Amino acid sequence: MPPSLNFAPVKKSSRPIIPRKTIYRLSIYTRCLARLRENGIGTVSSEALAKAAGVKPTQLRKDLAYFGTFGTRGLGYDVLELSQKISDELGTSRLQPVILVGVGHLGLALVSYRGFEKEGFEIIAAFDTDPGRKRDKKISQPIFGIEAMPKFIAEHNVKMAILSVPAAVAQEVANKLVECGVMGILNFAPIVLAVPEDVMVNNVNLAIELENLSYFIQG
Amino acid sequence: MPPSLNFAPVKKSSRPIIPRKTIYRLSIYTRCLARLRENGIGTVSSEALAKAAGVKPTQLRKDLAYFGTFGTRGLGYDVLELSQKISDELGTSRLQPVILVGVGHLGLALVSYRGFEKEGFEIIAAFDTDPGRKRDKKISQPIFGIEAMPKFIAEHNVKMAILSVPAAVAQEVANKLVECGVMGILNFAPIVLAVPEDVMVNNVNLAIELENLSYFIQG
DNA sequence: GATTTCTTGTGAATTTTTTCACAAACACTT
DNA sequence: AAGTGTTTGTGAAAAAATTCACAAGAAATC
Repeated sequence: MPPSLNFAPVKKSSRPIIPRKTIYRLSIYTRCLARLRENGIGTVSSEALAKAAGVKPTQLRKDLAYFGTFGTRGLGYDVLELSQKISDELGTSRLQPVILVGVGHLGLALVSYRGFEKEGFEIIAAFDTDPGRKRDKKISQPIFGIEAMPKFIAEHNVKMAILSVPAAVAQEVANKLVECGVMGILNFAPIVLAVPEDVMVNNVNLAIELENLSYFIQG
Repeated sequence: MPPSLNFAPVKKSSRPIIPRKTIYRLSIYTRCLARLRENGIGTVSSEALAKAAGVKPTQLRKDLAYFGTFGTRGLGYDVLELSQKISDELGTSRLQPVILVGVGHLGLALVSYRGFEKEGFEIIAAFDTDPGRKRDKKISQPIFGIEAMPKFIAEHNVKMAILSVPAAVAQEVANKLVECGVMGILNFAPIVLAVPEDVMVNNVNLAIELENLSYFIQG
């Protein structure tokens, strides 16, 4: 995460096991490929794509080799085809419903963040202990009370949640999410969540990111 | 880093070279230690602290060994002393001024996010191409136009910036920041920034984090 | 104060990740 | 159709990160 802050073991029942770091990079590659496509570029070499993604060409090729061989020697990769193949592998072809729990400052911004839907995710609802609280922004999604979560999750087959509640209640809410069948949590609360090992947690800790920066910029 | 999305090489002129992942974990350890302190716990074993941080005890000990030996065999670590030593190493003892560029949905939330100051960072000002635009939230920091950046950065000795502008202009703004002497950028724009190698970029890409989750939760 | 118990610190082994190096495959040119 | 130039795919090597295993050191107990 960065090599970031994620420690959960990488597991995948079917299909070959692909390292987590590779999966991260595949996501980056798709975004670079999308930009190439927008610019009307039909073919790209591993060298050019790697440069755009900020990695070495060999690494790109190794990453792709985990799940297939898509290139043409002497020519490179077909931009459209490679995009498609990576999307298939990542499973981003289908749209994933996501809920958000904790509609405070950050949660509110995330709910109204337009960067998700373009990428195949949709925050279909938000939950908060105080759903009716006055908020300084109008959002299109409904805000429900926490008690409405189990029913909603079951009915909409929600598998992923964004957790933006205060640290003090994060574990408790995470437990509830897991109970309801949520399998993936994007956690913004600055604590390490304890979850069953088949549940995946990705942590985003902004303070740690800043701290990390500050360390490396002071000689 | 999510082990996340960071590829810049780890470099540090003075002091021993400590791997980036270790630095990330040191940040986690300090947060766990802070909680222990709040609970009045004076001593902790590597086993207990590692469990709280979600890592293996040996890893914790190896991480600490990079910059010293602080424990007492048979007893463990003094919570207060270890906190102090890690803070010293990370350089979080002193407060770092940070600016934010791009006061859109996300930027606005980040500016009003109270999670930073507690951790030693303060967003002292925000910049936007349209500083006067109507925003649905009042913030305590001033918002200036981009043209005011160079002078402000120089005057306040700003070394770090949070970049939350649209992808299309992110590179351009990053160039300007680098020109002004910013050495660390926390980048929320979903593109790979090209910067001189002595400038450090940490990427936070929420869509990729979600994508990553979704991959690992589908069998 | 001797003995037992606990826990750190660390060299060595292991595992994972990245990089190298080059043969194989294809495109392009003539 | 042969020859030249690219670029992929991959086994092997190197580097990095993690885990093991255990000696050394300190506390607690008797």
